[in-house]
Amino acid sequence: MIDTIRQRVLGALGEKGLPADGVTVEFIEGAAHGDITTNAAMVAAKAAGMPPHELARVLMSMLMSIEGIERIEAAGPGFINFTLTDAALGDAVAAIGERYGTSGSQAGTRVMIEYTDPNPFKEFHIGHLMSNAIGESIARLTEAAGASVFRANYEGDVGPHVARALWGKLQEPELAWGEAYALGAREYEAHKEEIDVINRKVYDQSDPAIDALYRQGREESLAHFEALYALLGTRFDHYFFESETAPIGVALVEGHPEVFEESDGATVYRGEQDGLHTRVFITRDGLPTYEAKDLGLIRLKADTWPADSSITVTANEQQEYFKVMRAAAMRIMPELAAAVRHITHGMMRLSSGKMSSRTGDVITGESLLMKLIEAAKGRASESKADDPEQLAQQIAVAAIKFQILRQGIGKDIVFDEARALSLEGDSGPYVQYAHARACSVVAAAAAEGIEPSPAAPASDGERAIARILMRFPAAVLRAQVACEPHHVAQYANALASRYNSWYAQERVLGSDRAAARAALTRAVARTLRNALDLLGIEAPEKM
RNA sequence: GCUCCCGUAGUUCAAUGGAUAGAACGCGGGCUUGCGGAGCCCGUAAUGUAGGUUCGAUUCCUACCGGGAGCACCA
Repeated sequence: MIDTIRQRVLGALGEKGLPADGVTVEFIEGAAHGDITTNAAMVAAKAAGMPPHELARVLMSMLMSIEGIERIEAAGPGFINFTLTDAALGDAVAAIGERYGTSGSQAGTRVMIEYTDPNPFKEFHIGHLMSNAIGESIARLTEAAGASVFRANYEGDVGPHVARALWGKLQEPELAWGEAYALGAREYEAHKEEIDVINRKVYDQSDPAIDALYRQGREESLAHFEALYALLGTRFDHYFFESETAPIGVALVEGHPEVFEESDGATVYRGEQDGLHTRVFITRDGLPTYEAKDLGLIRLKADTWPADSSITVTANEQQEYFKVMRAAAMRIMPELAAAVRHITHGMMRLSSGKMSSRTGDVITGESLLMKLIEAAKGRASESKADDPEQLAQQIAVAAIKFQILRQGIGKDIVFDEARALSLEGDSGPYVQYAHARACSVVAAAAAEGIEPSPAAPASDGERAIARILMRFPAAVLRAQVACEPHHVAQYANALASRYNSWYAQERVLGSDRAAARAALTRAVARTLRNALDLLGIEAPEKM
């Protein structure tokens, strides 16, 4: 349909000898200006030497009637608008199947996505929650485009934080590892020497007791994270550890003296040659920094699962750092480094009170999640769900993920706890509710023996639903190319809102259009479910 | 000081260079026992300042004002 229009429009321009640069043909929102619009007349007006609205009329007269188009008109500063026939709208809805929203736009490509990246022995904090929500959604969007995706998680299992956690655990064995770390971090200044001794022992493996505690802590931390991943709906294909990337990184740095240079005893990369700044890759003590380890990671990833594109999701405080690391990588392994892409997200701030790790009064990602689950239990217990406990988890995860994914990923997020808990408008639970309601209507129709049967819309309410349903693939595509899940979140919210509005306006059951409206409702349910799935959010059928 | 990101209703966010800047929360007013009221309807209110490019600027460019992040052995 839209392709036919595009061809006709470009054809008309060609006939007139006009350039087609910048011409768009696209679906538009709302019925006020039709369903599809083109800016062809405005873009080509200058070359044609006539006012845009006049050229619009000329072009319009050249377009013959098109199957499925009811009306073509020129409007505003020179848009040419096309309005679909009800039959065409009905056909579009009838074509909505279980996999609506998937495509093959990235078929055949291999994409590795690294996200979440918590450190064993430490807390799972809010930044990890953000990285996880964003990374998981990008992974799902990429899969929906037909690419094969490899989910990677990179964790710091060595370094100064380990000694702090081990020391804390030795003081108070009953503490969880994250708490033990917090204790060790707080007390570091006061017990610097003891903790540094532990650090050396971890490093040279000279103390069997410390070694055993280290292995236990690493294992328990990872198992604990695994439980959180299950709750969040994430599963990783592979875990990379700093203990593996460090030696590879050191070898890469030492193997390329032409790229790095000595400075004050450390090995650095002069980023100034790339318009950046100098960074240390190996300290004067001979230990690799994060920079060197990340070089090793690039190589290790490629050896583990060769990819066409390798994405890393982190907080944007690492943006400048990453550029320098990547610039150095470009000189060592240009083909691999060129495929590396860094996606950064903002920080989360809580509207009430600030987070301070110094005072020990930290709200971790985990505690926030647990708090939300607790809060959701009240409503869930009054719900129609078969498993209220599970529903409370689904709602809590939806609330926090939607809050993260509803806005552009680059900006800081102000997380308003009270608002997320209210579970009202413009939220994950709001969309879930609309979906559950739609499922309920379809089920009620089935119980009355009504078989959903797609048909051309016959009211403004039905047309509005059909029109917004049609826009889903475009919203998904936009999210995919920009790696911006919020386009899907915004769409899901708009669809839920439009559906709720229609629901309040027209009845499905008991109307003479029950079969058609049941089909429309089923299409809404499928689309909402698929949209939520792309966001990594569960779509319960009852709540 | 240098580099990067960001300034949109009271608040939190949208708006591939397009048409009347769109939602949510808040506030005010409504929703006849009716498929699920976590809902619906009506009202309220915004592009930091000054220039520039363009047929058209919230969007691109410049300056200023305001906020955030980063800038050598931490991750």
